[in-house]
Amino acid sequence: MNKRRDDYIVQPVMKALQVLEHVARQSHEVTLTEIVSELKLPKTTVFRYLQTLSAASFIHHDQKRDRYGVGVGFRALAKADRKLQRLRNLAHPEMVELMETFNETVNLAVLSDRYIVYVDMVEPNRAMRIHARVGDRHPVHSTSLGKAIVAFLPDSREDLFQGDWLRPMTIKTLTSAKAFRRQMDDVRRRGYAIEMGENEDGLMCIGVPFFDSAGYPLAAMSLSAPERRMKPDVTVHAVEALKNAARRISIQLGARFEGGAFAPLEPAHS
Amino acid sequence: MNKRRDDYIVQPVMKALQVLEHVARQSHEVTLTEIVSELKLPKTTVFRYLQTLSAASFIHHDQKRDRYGVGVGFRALAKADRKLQRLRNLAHPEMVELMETFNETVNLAVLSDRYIVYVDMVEPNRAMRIHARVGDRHPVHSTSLGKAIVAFLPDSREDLFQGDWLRPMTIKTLTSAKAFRRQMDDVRRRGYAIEMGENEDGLMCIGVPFFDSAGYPLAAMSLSAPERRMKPDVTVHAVEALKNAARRISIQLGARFEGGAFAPLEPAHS
DNA sequence: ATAGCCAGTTTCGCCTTGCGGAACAACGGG
DNA sequence: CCCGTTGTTCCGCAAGGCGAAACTGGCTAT
Repeated sequence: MNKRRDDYIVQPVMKALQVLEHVARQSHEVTLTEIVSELKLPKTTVFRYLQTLSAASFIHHDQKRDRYGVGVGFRALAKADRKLQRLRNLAHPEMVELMETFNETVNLAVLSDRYIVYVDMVEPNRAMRIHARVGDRHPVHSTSLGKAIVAFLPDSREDLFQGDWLRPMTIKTLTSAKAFRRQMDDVRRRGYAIEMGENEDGLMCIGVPFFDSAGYPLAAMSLSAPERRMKPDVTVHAVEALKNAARRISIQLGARFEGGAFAPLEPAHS
Repeated sequence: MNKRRDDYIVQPVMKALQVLEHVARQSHEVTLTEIVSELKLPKTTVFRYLQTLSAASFIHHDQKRDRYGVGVGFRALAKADRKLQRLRNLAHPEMVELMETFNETVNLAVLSDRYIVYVDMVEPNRAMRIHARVGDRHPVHSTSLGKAIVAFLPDSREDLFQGDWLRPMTIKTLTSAKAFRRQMDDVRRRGYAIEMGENEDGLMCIGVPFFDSAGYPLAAMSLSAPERRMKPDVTVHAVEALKNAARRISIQLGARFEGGAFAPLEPAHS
């Protein structure tokens, strides 16, 4: 089927990965010579790879005992990946159910560097064109997803909506820091965010955040639909359904809710 | 302190690790050009690294959408590492306590390729010399650690003690498959393994296994001491203490015990 | 339809730089 | 104290990694 895709394989990388794999597969920390005799690679070569892998902290070099084991860098990566995978796996079934209930698109997004980025998306079988793809970025201030997350961020992240970042996307986009801050208060009070044609004309979204065990808003989920389809009664239903789903997911992520609060811990604001 | 240790850094490896890290750090699958514009590396180069990382299945290449994400190989490694780390972390405090109670060496070992390998070790402040180090391998049939694990392995692993592997280590080492099998029955019945001078003259060990949630004997822990120090009453105490500690650890590893059984699930033997 | 654009793939020749044998140093055990 | 073993450094060769640029194929906009 494919030609020879190993034309593009870079040997040093491939061999270094073998070394990494071997080290991580052992149940104990290993010595240089152990690796060499196992992988049948020249000693000098393995030595260099180990130095490189150590420098990248994928591998830990125990100087005293001259043994190599899994490094903190590798573990950090693995942990970050696990966290996201878990989030996606927990959220997806709820997203499918919401999509089926309302027959509208449901999005999952996280905050990344002043933007929200779409991480998952479930779409109904309608002709209406999709407006975003997994991996796309949108501004924080013009999306319900962004608002839902930012509202529950600690105060230290206020930099996210300083004046010059409030770029107008449509005629309705909020561009004043004051108005935005007021909306944030609403979001915190009600537990969900609304956006109406502020990001794309004629499109409205309802967004709700998920919290981890530290009360941090890891991600948000939104239902987005053409404004004219979202009659007031549907909107009310959708808000409830989204909030309930988000609460279930948050609880599975380890968040604890006290009483009827929307956020598990008191968010760090006035 | 160190001279210039970056003399031995292999650029392709280092840069490929950057690519891997970047891909894994993103909350979504990324495209080639995204990586390129982020890492400021030539497109061709990144392309080659991605091919290589994919070939090693550290990265997954979604052919349809031309996007790259974390691969199954990486996740498998991470998982294996987590499992071991967890084992060590759970066992260590119990090992320290056992060591303090009996003032003897406590070992932790796993099965690896027909040998048991020491994964952790806690030693008392005595003059008596240590007889093993973390990373050392010993035969399965001459150690209490090996016996404790093998006894609870499914029948399919009987190959581990075929005749020619029963090498004598001391005059007391069991060398007949028949005698060994009988001991395995005893171990299963009593829930612990004993070894008296079969691996090293004058040294005795008591070994107990840990089980994971699937009822598989992940590892074993042993108390080892000079034979003459281990009077019968001390031995009885030690056996109880070891079995209790092992049960606590197994439960934390997800194993479920029914009634007073030594193994969480009925091991696959007659 | 068709042209233009953009992302991914392939080619190709230069010359960097990775390679590995071998010599060296540093332990550690007998 | 000496030998064997393991980790580190050196060095010259050429393998093969590199990246500019050309190419392809799919998508959009007109």
